[in-house]
Amino acid sequence: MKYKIKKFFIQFKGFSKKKIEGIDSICRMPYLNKMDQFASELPIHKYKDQILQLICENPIVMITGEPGSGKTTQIPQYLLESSDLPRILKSSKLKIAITQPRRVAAIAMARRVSYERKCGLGKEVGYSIRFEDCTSSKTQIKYMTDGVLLREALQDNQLSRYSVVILDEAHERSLDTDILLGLLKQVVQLRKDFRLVVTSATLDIELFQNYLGNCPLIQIEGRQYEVEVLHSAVKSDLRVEFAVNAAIRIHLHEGLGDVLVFLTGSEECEKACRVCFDTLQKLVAKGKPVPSMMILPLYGAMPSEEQSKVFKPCPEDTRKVIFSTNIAETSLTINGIGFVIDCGYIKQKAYNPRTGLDALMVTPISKQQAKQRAGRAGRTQEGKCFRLYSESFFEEQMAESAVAEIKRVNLSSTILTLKALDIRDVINFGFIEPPDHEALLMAHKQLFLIGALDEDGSITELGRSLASLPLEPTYSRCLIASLIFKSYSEMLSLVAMLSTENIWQNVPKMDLENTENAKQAQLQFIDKSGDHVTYLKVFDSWRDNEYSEAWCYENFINARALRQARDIRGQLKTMIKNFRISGLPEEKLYNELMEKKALSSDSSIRLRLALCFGFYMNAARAVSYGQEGSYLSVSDGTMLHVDKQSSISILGKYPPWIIYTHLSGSTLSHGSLKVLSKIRSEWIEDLTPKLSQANLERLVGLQKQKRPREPSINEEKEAEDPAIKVNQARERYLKRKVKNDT
DNA sequence: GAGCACTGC
Repeated sequence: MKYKIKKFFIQFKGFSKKKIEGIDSICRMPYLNKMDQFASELPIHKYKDQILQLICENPIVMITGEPGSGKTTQIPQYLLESSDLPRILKSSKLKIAITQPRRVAAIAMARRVSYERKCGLGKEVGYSIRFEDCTSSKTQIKYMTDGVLLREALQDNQLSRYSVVILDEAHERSLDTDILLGLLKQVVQLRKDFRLVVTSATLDIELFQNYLGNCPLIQIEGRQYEVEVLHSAVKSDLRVEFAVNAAIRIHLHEGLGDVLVFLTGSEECEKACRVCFDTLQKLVAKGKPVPSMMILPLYGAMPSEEQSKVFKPCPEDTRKVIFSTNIAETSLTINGIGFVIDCGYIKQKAYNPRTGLDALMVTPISKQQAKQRAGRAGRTQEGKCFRLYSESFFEEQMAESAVAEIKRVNLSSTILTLKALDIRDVINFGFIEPPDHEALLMAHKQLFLIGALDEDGSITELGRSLASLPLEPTYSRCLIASLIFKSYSEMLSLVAMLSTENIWQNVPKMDLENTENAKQAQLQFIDKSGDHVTYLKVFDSWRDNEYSEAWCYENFINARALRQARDIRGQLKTMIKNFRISGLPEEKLYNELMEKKALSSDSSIRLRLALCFGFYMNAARAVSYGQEGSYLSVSDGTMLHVDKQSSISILGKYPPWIIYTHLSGSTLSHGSLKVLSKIRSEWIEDLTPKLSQANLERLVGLQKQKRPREPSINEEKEAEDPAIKVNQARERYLKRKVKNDT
């Protein structure tokens, strides 16, 4: 089988510079190499003594600085060079951790600093990210993702191996940074030999400073060039067309610099590329002199090799125009951008705790994001930003900053982590911004249902095992059940596949030929029991084809997702070996089935049996009337529909009982089942009674408990800073509210 | 007839 590989960029061949008279609009801009800047020229340099003095004298220090200030690379080095700090922290050899929200940043920063200090990477300076630990016993400056530090805290909740932790990019408010903030604030109270440094962009200074007990603050100016911002309101449903027109206007009438256009999704980016090319061709047909243009889309679901094309230089008389999603907002930095076009919208996942449904919605960006996008034009020289919305839209419709992740996601995993850190009373954990109460309740309930928490909300032995695995707790639960049903090798592959991005290669819907080809390719793997065994077949086929990249292309499989699944599987495999938990409910079912000789050697059945122990709350029964593909949820009786892309839909045979691991939809009536499999009702009948047993108030500790409470490390005698007082007042109010509601 | 932003362990 051979399929056409899709083309990701369009080269528009126009007139060369010499032939166009009167147009001064070309194109490439030379850019400075920041690697060549001397450390002493960085804006942060003149603050060195002040920073060191404040860190010596204060347990918590906050430092703000715009990009280019040098805070991420220089502060750890200053600390290492200090003669006073080791004495104050009673450590002859300081160990410093610097957290980053992203893996690439952790690696890049470690590289840079090891280069500056002329030591090999992994020696004095190293990094640690998932699947890759580049440190040694000599390492004193360790760059790491915040998730890795949180995992380390599970082993040692006072992080006693570090003298200083620097939480970098705290303004991004990633879920893990938020949790670490709360945890490290407690560590500061317990360890006199510890220092916390929090760095952030200039926004939200007040929020952080209040939260951190009005700690001292140093503000460092950045190295950003001026960006002129222009507003022009357009209809938001025509943003692609207007964005393309703006890009072409820039191309014809503005000076040096590439163009970066922010749109909301991959479809929009692909469409914009085509419309842009067509429009340029029409201009040429009318006899207009149009210079050459390199047109590129950029979004996360693209193969990485294609993504990297945006960094490659193009010919001197050609202008690069990149149509991108918000991946270029923070994750990828492209040099040489002189112009930004910002549509003002973003696609965001919204989680509804009441329905448990996730949906992607196009919403206006925040003011902070709008500034971030504009700033992308001023990294190497002065730039311009064209906003496709009015100034009043910016002022009136846009929130100051984006809704923090902790307010948007399913919190099961977070709550389990906190419980495993021996924080009993998670409702009163000092969050910088508390999550919604309902989301907290639902997370507790889910953890109770899978046996991670007992009815009083205390973590169980099983819960500690689940927390130790780097997976969603429900997936961890399936993995443990698979040990009993003797299908753990298959389950390792399955949970790894379920933990990655979409395994099917994304094909733009206008590409009809390849859409059909992709469908045919998917058919080879489909299993009649549903999507889970189908996923397993994909993984096994890939393994049988020696993990070949070409095989992925030929079969329209997302190679990056499978590579990641293989890495995750490898990591889990080494962790699961020592798991021995007794007294689990699946033992009873296993023995019953064995007695009745009802458990075949068929791994498909053993796999789906184990799946039930993590997801029985997601079982659903076919409605006996009405259309095919409609199911009633066993937990709350909502109506759900099987998605057209799922294996069961493609085969067209709808079993009486199913279980799903992924559901989406914007409204309750549109709950759409994406990944589901056939089960038998006998498999879950002993489990479902638990659905009605959860007493939410007791679970979250709002009801008087029978046994005395163990003291937790986050209990403070008397709150001193206003942020905690406000939080405590809010929690007292919520407690009263819940009591009154019932 | 609607839908496939972005991270991370």
